[in-house]
Amino acid sequence: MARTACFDREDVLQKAMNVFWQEGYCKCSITSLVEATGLQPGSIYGAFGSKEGLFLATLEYYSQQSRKKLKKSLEAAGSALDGIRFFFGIVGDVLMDEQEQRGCFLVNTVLEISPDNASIHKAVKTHFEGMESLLLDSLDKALKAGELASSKNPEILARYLMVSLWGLQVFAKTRPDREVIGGVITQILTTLEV
Amino acid sequence: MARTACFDREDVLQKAMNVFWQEGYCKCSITSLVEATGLQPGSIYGAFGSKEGLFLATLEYYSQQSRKKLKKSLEAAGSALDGIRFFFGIVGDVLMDEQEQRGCFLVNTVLEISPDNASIHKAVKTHFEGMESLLLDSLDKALKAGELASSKNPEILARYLMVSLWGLQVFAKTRPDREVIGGVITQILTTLEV
DNA sequence: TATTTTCTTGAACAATCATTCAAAACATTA
DNA sequence: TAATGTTTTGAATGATTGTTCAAGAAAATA
Repeated sequence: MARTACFDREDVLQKAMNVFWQEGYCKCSITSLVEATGLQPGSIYGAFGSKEGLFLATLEYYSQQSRKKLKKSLEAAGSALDGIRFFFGIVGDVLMDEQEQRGCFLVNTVLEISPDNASIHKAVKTHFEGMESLLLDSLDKALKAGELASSKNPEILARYLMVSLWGLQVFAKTRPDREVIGGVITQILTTLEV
Repeated sequence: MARTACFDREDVLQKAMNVFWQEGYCKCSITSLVEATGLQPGSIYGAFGSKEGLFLATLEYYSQQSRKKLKKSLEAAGSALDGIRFFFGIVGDVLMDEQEQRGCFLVNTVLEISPDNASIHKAVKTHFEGMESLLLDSLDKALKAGELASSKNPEILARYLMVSLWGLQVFAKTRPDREVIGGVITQILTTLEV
């Protein structure tokens, strides 16, 4: 019937995401996206509608990957609380090992883009809520298992962990030091203990 | 001898800062800076050299104001620890009351601008270190006064508070809820208690 | 008041921006 | 193979970008 698209959508999203992540949304030009993805402007606009459309698609792509990793970490350990500890350990490793300090794509985005941009703002908000929800599940389990003191409030702790997570992303931007970051993470996690 | 400049530097910095803060560095055009400050392009370039030069000047201006506020808060209360509690209370109020969720100008900046931009990155780093240093002073005092348990490590706690502070800025962007933010702050501050 | 020197003005600059579109290419169906 | 209809191409678009600069305005000195 007709010609079919000849690019791999996931591959394009991955490459576009890297450029957006590295340069930020505003500074990232269509030209650099053309170079990175190998697609011509027309193809990009045909497939994603606009620069913002492509950006939203990469946000969604990142969000899914990111949530999958969190879920995997939380389930990897022997207990619910150990899952959270394991996840923060990985976050610390990423923050320190990464060559370029790019931080979290969605955190970068929410601070760059004005809340007036409803679609982008909502995409980030939804992602944050999803992550918080996963952490809350683990904390609820820990509470029921007696791993977490019954005096603790899982909802507040989940938000607290989110705040700590985002704070680490910012902090590491100017202080990517293994010992420093490790010490802070340990301090954060003591809040979970009785 | 010659004509003197006829604008108030501090007034211009304040107005320019508001635009940069609101829109972000990249999205903020010279045109909008001209509108906001009342200065013509030539005057801006004569006084600040470039868009980046003006931006750096506003960062410095914000940094000084911000540090002054922190210092004042820390000294306002009866004890060192109460000073820290008082400061976080104010931060919470600002995060929740502010009409537009603009967060912290320097946090926004460090996440928008690539670390490759040495002068901007350094300006932010220096500011962060200055704030951490003020918090450390208070924690040291609290330790000596017996207000803080002798088992606590002031340096780690200072970094922990910084992480919490930046994390709150990010968190509030998608969750500017009084009760939620208040609960998290209370949770953060319990770490200071014995 | 005349001179000097700097500041202000605002139009003009080349560069770059996101986006469009008509023509060419091509995979699919008939 | 021929017809169909979508994708790809890449030059062109008009708008906007940061920056410059020559001319006019004005403050300070002599």
